[in-house]
Amino acid sequence: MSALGFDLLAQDGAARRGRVHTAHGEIDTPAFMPVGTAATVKAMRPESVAETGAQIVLANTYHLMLRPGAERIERLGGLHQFMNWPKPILTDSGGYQVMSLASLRQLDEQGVTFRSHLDGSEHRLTPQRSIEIQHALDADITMAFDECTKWPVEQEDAAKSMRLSMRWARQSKDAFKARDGYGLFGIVQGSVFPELRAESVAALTGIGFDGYAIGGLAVGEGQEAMFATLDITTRLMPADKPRYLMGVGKPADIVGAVRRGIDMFDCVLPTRSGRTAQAFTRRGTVNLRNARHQDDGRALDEQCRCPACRDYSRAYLHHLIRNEEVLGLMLLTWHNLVYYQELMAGLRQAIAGGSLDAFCAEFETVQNGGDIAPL
RNA sequence: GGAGGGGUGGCCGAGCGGUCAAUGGCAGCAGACUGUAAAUCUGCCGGACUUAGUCCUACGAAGGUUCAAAUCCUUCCCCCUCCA
Repeated sequence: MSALGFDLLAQDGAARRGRVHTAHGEIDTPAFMPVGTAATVKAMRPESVAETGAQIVLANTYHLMLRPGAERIERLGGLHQFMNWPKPILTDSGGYQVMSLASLRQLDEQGVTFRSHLDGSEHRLTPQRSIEIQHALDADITMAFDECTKWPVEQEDAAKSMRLSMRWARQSKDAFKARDGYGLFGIVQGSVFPELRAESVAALTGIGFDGYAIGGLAVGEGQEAMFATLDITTRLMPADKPRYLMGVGKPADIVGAVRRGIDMFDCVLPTRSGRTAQAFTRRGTVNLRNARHQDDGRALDEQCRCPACRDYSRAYLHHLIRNEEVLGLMLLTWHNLVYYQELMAGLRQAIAGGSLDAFCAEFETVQNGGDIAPL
């Protein structure tokens, strides 16, 4: 058996309907992976996360190595047992924190020295250590250690950053221990520069990975530039391996990326926005903090099957948010995750049925207010 | 009755001659959030005119001093503390 299985079940244009097989279960693609950085999808019990339809969650090397420590999690039976999530887990390598915590780290050829955002203590992350940690966590999908290139960036700097990530990708591969049902993904960098993306894809496929991620997008370049980059990048990527667009995105970003051949996504938006009063709905985003909801006895979305929509009114959700009640965070997070999972299910069905264009047309019409009564 | 302290924008609370339409915080009204340093952050928040800005009304009330007062003086009203 190969490290990580991937079946391509159907295609519609460039879009793909597939299935990833891991040691802890299957993932139907296109898939959205809720983000559980610190071994928890914030404000959600893992059982509830599974109920939303999620088949895999993401966790983070950097955060977990600081607290509680990767080896502690390993002693406690691994991340699946630790967080009570028996399904697949993908761990990010810490590469995003190389960018997001730029003020707290120093980068060199061998790796990155971080000052902990928790207590200021010094920590070292190298490709070897990142992979070692992800092994300890028992991640089904391990991500190569990279640098998420910042935006904006000059082409010369993007090239240097990408090539460093490619050298780290080689080292990540060397450090990775192949096991049945476990895989290692390489991460394409190169910002918005086509020749750099092409060079990066070539470098990674030369090394050989179980899947290929696209990193360094949705960092400020705008949707148009992101889509343009996807257009030229996905075309170069192996068809027989899953493709993962890291950190994306808004619903419209995901729909556009699926059309361009992306299979996997993760993003903090549904969970974070759930904690900052923003709900994603079929008709666009709704800010439940706004005063206009205070007398609204209707469901957030009458067609949604989530508890927030099924059992409560917009007025009540608004009240919870206004009062900073924990239940408000929980319900909106739950709703947003269900929305994202329903969106992915719709995309999978449309691709399988060859009706993706119609699905997307409908999506755009309704998202923009279209012909449906406004909220 | 005596002594002292205080009354500031929806609330709390700084300011104690000009740089004050008045620091902060809260509440309120919006916005942002994309491999989570995030239950976070940003903007607005006396009124009018479209913003910069200009004008008007404002720091218990009424007078006064001053080129200039939320800030100083006088009287009055109200609140609090202590002593009788």
